[in-house]
Amino acid sequence: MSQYESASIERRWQKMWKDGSIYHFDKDSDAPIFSIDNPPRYASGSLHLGHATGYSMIDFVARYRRMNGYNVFFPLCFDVNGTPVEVKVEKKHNITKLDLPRNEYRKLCSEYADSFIDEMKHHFEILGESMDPSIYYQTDAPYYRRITQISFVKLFNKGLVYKGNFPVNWCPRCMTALADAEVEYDKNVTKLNYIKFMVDGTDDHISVATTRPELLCTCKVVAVHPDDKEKRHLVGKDLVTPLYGRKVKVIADPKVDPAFGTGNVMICTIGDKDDLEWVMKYKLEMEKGIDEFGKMTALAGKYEGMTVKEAREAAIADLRESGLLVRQEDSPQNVSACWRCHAPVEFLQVPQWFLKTLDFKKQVLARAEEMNWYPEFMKIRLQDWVNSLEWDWVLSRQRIFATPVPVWECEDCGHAVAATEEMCYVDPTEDSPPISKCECGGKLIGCTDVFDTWMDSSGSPLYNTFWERDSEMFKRMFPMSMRPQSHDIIRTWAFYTILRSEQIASSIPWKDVMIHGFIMAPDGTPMHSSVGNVIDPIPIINEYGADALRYYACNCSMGIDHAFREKDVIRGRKLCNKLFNLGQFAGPRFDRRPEMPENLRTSDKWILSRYSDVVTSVTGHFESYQFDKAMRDAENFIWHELADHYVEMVKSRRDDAAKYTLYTVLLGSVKMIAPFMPHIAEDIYQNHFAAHEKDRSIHLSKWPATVLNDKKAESTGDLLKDVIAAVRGWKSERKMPLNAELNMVEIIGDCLMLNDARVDITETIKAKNLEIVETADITEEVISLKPVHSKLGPAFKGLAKMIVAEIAKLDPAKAASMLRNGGITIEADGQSVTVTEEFLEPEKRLMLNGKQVETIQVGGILIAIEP
RNA sequence: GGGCUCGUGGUCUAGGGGUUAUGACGUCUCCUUGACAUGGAGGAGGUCGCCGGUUCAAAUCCGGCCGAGCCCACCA
Repeated sequence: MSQYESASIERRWQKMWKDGSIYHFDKDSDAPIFSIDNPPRYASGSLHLGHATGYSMIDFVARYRRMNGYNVFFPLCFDVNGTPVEVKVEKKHNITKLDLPRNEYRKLCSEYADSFIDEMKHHFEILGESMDPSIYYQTDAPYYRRITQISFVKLFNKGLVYKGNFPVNWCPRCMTALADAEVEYDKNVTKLNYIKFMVDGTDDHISVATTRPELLCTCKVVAVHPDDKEKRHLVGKDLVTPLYGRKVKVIADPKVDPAFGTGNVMICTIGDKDDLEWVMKYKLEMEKGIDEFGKMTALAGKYEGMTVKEAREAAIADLRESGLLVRQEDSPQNVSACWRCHAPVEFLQVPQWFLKTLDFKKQVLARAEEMNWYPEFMKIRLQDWVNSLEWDWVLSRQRIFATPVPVWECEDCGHAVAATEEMCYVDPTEDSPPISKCECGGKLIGCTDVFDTWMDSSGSPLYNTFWERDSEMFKRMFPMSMRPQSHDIIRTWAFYTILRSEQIASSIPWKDVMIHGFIMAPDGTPMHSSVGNVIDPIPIINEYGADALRYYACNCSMGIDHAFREKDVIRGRKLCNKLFNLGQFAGPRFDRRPEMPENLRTSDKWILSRYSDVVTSVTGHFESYQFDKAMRDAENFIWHELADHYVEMVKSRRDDAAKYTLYTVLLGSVKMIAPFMPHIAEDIYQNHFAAHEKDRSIHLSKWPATVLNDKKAESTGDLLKDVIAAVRGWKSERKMPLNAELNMVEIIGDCLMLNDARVDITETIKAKNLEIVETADITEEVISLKPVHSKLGPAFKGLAKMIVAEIAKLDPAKAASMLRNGGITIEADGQSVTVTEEFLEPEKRLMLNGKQVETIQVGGILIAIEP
């Protein structure tokens, strides 16, 4: 077998890893812990390319750390909370949250989500993920929700939680409040309606442009710009609202854009966030024109009970009929929409639980400075977000399938009583409060609100480090080693986690943050199922293997988005095949674990020293999460130094030095690849090394160390490689087979160090006779002198250009002889300068007995060949 | 509108003041050699987005412009 068959081989080792619990996190181990705050995969079923690459990148870290002696904490985990599941369940069963008792509704959601878990576990398995099932968690489980609730109770008792009656983003379809971070903007074109407002007591009118005439019922004031000369006289006067006939004042406010619409703004309580700013500024009384169902309230008069959209259409029709609608024009707008169900979001005043956030801006920014961000520039995203925050965090949602807010409220006085920590996990809609009645004697009613899912998610470092479960472990593990995530949720997951770690533990949650980008469609645009350009990774894995897909993943540098490139996957498969065949070649030569012998040849020292350099650079790149660079260095070495050159040199050797070198370099190389391509690495290890090594899996073996640092051998080796490559190239040019024998090869020049490698040369290029000499009975003819700019520039500065021009005018042969006799003196810019040998590099042609021979020039040396 | 990232052969990409600009995929020529033809040796193919500036020297640093993507804000 000379081809690597990914499908059967990958399955084989996946089974071995699973059966052998290779990736077990050992709580009792004294080894240093490396903990990964793995993103729990959302329970939605289908695996997309972004998952496949993102989780592969995290796996690279886990495997690398494991091989470096860490007790790696890398949990298998799933996120099973929140409204996306609810939305799907409601669609599937054609219900809303009001149609079923809470318990039954919850059960449907839970069953729906759980139905995906096995499939998702399988996905991780076929990707070769090294997550540990022994530290499995699911965010909807009571053991996880308990942590969310305890952390809430602590914050509640610290006075950081309050119930507020502020306007919040409200999704009428989900019937719940939303955080700013949950609101999306969809592009849309709407009608901008120009409506007449009569000036009270006169026949004058002004027109107001609005996209939302249905909100006229809560119109409180009309604002104009203070510099607007035409309207200034109206400030302070009353206008009459159309349809409702209410009197509203005209005010002047600099935030009004005189160029938009009519330059007059009607301010309603409450339409959007801009309205809210004015409402706060002018202390306007809040009125609720739209209710939680997205329907108009009694305030809307004849439109009561209509949906917002119906009311808008009806209001426009009425305005038109009564001649108050001046005109309409198209207006592009961004409609705020619920990120889960895409229904338009309203801005409503509904009592909600808030967590104090604005007071912690400084602390969060300071904590961000304490952590290492990879890449560094992603920290700016967090800073921008924190600096732009204007509201505290709305913690509560009026949903069902999520962690309940562990609070009871007094029916009479509204006093809130939180659960005790010991009670958690608790469901106030079913369980009794910690005290039988309120201090005022009133009855305590269980809160039906649940938490924003980010409240659960942002507690993952607390859950992972055994907070409130095992204080010893928490002490050892908190803060965690690293958080991997994508850049889109910096403002949510990263931000909330940092915030809560500060509030709960006065600490950073993790030391490192690794931010990866998105995988885009091959044309660089985002993948969307609505566009139909989503790429399914499963067929790719089936065709090329998981290692090939992982190879693609490691070529995606951190922080930036990447268009999918199938050719990288193809390259990955080829690399698997190359590695597999290196094993096939070398494996049979190994009979034991060899010790380093005394008599290493130059070529051995060369590859060992180069290998050591690569170990150092690859290790450095792993430490800074630069997988693309790590892979490039490792791959380039393995393919183009080890395979193309060293293996060619040792093909005919069976000595201990060759065995030792090949064994050491190949094993170490495979280890460097192991975090990226775990299957092929394990396959080579098991087939060719396991018999001589003690580790039961390459993934439990030690990361390679440097062996030798011999710069002299490296430069000799590079020359050797160049000489051999040159001769092979020469053969290729003459269409000769690479193993064609040559009568005589003469290497001439500063190359006596190649004497160490005579055998390597003759064996590799198949030369019957080899001469290595410093000079030969040949004449050299200098055909040109090349300026060495890197030396000329610093030495002669501004004159360098003229010097180069002057030298180019000289006859090369004569100039070369002048150079040998002390230098060339040139008049440049009125000055006389002398250019010596170091500044010019002669290019020579060789003549043997006055006749040009077949020569190849390699750097400063020449190779003469007699076929 | 703001922030971030990026414009390098046909496509994708590395590099990031100093000889001839890296590699992959594609393409063309040649080579079955005892690990691999999913291989090897070579070739063709580039004004490093545009315009200025700094410098002896700019693909690289600085400024401006043009273009792309992501994130954020958002107009009644």
